[in-house]
Amino acid sequence: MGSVLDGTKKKIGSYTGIFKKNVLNVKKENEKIIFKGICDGDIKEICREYFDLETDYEKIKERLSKVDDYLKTSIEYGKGIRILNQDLWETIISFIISANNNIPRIKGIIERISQKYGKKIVYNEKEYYTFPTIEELSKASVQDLRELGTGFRDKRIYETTRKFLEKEITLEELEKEQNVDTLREKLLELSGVGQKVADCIMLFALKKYSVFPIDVWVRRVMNELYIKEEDETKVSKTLLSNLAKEKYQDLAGLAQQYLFYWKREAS
DNA sequence: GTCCAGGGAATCA
DNA sequence: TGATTCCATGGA
Repeated sequence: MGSVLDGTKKKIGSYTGIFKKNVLNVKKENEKIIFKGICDGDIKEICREYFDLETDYEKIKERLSKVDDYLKTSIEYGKGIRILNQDLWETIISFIISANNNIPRIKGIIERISQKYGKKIVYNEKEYYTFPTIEELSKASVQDLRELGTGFRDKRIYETTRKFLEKEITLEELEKEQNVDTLREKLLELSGVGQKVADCIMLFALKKYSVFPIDVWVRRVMNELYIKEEDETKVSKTLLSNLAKEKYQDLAGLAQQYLFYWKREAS
């Protein structure tokens, strides 16, 4: 979830993951990135879309570096960050699961859901499972979801899946909607989707780089850098949101990722 | 045993 | 609107 590194910071020799019906392997060899895998379509196009290869990150980094020295430092620290263009449906469910949860558990839940309701794909003698479609996931009852370890989020996943199944809302209409505020309103109708989750969905699956998801980490780093309040939990979302808009403008989401990664990985 | 994790929904002022 | 409280679960 979120972003991917170029492998210069950490020694990730090779990484294999699944995206929609594709199993992709990424490897760095002598300053070149090699993409391999089983694809449902043209691998070039699929990678171009998924890894956001059309976006000029050098230009973005140049602009954001001029904001202040904090951004400059965080960008140097996470210079290989790219915002993956993730599957909308999977992103919606994944971030509903993320509520008051930790990353290892979130991963485990998504893996179990995929194993039980997705389709198996074998690549290099290893098994991978696609994230279930709306129809596939609709086979799961609230109790089934609870048994996979989703906890109190079981009902939220169930209700949101139902809503898409009954076409009270569609993925297409969300993908089509360009206005960020209208889009947010529509997402907020979904059970388990609040401000933060809605913003994450827009940033990670709908390329809305202007939104600024406010989580505990970003609140922490923003307070530390710009506000310096004793108790960071008392800093209001509106204040943070306005500050981000003022400083980062249409690139607030990108800035959020650099700051988030910097604050979480460093120190 | 206690605390916490990339929050949301319900309830109450 | 804004502030509290509860919500499952598992690892530290």
